[in-house]
Amino acid sequence: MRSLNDQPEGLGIAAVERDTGLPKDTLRVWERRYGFPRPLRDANGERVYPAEQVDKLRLIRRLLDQGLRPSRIVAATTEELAQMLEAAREAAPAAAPADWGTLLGLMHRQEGAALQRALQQNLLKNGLQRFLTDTLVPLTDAVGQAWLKGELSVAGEHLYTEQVHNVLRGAIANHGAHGGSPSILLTTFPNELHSLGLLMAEALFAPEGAQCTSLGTQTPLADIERAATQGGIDVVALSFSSAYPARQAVDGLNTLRARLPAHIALWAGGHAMREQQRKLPGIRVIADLQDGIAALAEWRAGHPA
Amino acid sequence: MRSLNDQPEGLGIAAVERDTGLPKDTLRVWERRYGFPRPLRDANGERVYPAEQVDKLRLIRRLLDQGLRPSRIVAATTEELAQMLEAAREAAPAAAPADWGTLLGLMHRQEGAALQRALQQNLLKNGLQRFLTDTLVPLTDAVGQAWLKGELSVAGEHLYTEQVHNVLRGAIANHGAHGGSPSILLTTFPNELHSLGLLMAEALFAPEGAQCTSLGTQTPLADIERAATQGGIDVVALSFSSAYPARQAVDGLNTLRARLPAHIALWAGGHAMREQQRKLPGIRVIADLQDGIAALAEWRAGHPA
DNA sequence: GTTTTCATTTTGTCCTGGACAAATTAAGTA
DNA sequence: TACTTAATTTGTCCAGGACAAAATGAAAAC
Repeated sequence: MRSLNDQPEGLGIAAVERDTGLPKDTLRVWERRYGFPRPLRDANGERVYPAEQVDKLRLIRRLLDQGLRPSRIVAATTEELAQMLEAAREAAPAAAPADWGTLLGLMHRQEGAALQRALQQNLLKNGLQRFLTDTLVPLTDAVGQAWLKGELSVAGEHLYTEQVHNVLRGAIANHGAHGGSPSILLTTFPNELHSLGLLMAEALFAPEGAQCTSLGTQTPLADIERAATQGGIDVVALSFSSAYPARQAVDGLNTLRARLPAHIALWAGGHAMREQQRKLPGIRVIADLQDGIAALAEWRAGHPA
Repeated sequence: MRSLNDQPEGLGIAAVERDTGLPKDTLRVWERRYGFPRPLRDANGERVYPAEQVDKLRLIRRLLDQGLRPSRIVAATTEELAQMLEAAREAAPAAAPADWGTLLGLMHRQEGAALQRALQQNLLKNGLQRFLTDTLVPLTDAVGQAWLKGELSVAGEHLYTEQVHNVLRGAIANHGAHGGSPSILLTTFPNELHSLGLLMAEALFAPEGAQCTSLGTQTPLADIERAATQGGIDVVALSFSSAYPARQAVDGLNTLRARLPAHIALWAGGHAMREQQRKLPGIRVIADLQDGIAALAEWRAGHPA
């Protein structure tokens, strides 16, 4: 077992998993295959990772999330990794909103309350719909890019997510209308941790008069099915972040489609769904927020009150 | 790799780890030593845990948390386990709120809006502090119990969590005061998915005049450290659900304590922390919400403005 | 009688090295 | 160009052994 006082030497494998998000098995198999990381060993033969190797692992993880492959980058030097990050920066220029610099500063200095006020002002000025499409979508994208480039810490990104949550939940609570039609059940599959997309969908549908019921993230398939059939639900809407494996999403959606009664519609939104429509018969793929409005209109056209 | 279509057959070992909080290695070694769980095997020889075994593992997990030892309970039948739980429950009776039956009905029928209204009314009637201690804590406990006993579906539990989120975030946003002291950074370690405890802590501290900055769940240790030292933070407060492995929590906390400057206090709250104080020198373990208030008072006594 | 010390289980985590299927890329074919 | 097929990459799982931290119980000292 790991020593409590592992500070001077380095971190145990469990601590590195906690720090980097890379599973223990993956860390061991990389060591075997690529020769990195190459941890020291303590008296008991257990792995001890020096801080610099953990830093490099964190860098690698960023590039992995970007779509690069381990064999290309695990063996690379730290300088080469930095170069790759630079290349990624030029390849995907983020269309940041006008006051991006100010907002980034707030995130960096952990000024959550001020950040929330800024978002709230923008919401009041533009209305919920335009706040979503014109501010939140590009802003979230820019935050992701900034994190990728190392310009924004994980803490800054978390702070941003948290404040967007606050603003959106407040807006949804205030929209007033209840009990409309259709009745939409919102959730995500297991292993999908990102709740922002879900919340944006709710913020999109609720003011349009739909009755939204959100179950949050990570509802097992069987429970989605049970909840939909028991609750008089018209539409089941699922959200997928770009990190979600497309294969799992397609597989799960088709299974769910087969198990749900035909009169319940199934919608799938998020980056991971962009080009999957033809693999998803009987399922409405929602490309972006505008398309969500369109899907709602379609449903209503097919179901006159 | 795990297929998403594992609902009818059972769950893979990774899914069971996520569901029960029992690490993969522990599941395997129990099977070797005690003969339980005894999962089926798929075509590839990989473990497939039937739902009933997972249910039993959850029961066992609860009893473990109460101090019983694996060798005594892993071999027991489900009935015996239920009996032990019943005995434990009588020893520590959870006082379910008066309108428990009504609320359970709302959860069961997926009536989110009505559930939220009921919670909101209770909040207005009792004030935030008493709403937390007298309603939310026993209610959340009762929800957990009902889920364990199979009286409440996963969807029902998710719905409850979602509505509590809405109510608490609203309450925190409305409390008014800003910029007080101390400045508290709230978050959880990676692998900790439960955000309710975190929100409750924020709802507890914010109205007392503390300046709360929440990063949501799952912040890597290194980023907690960076955020705390950069943001003029006085106190770092971490929340642990009962499902979080105590070992990981203790280890991570001690590591963090060693890395943080001495003038920043470190608080740890949640069920997982109940009896860990002596393993956590220099860290303030917060036993319950009242104790949180006490910790705040202590800090202020030691740091006169 | 209470606390302290020491030996004995119990228990969780880590180890090695092998295996395999899902995901990805490359090559071949219509 | 679009589709199928083969090769490679990659993450997760497996078995069974090992060992230290924690818990328990027994003995000794206060």
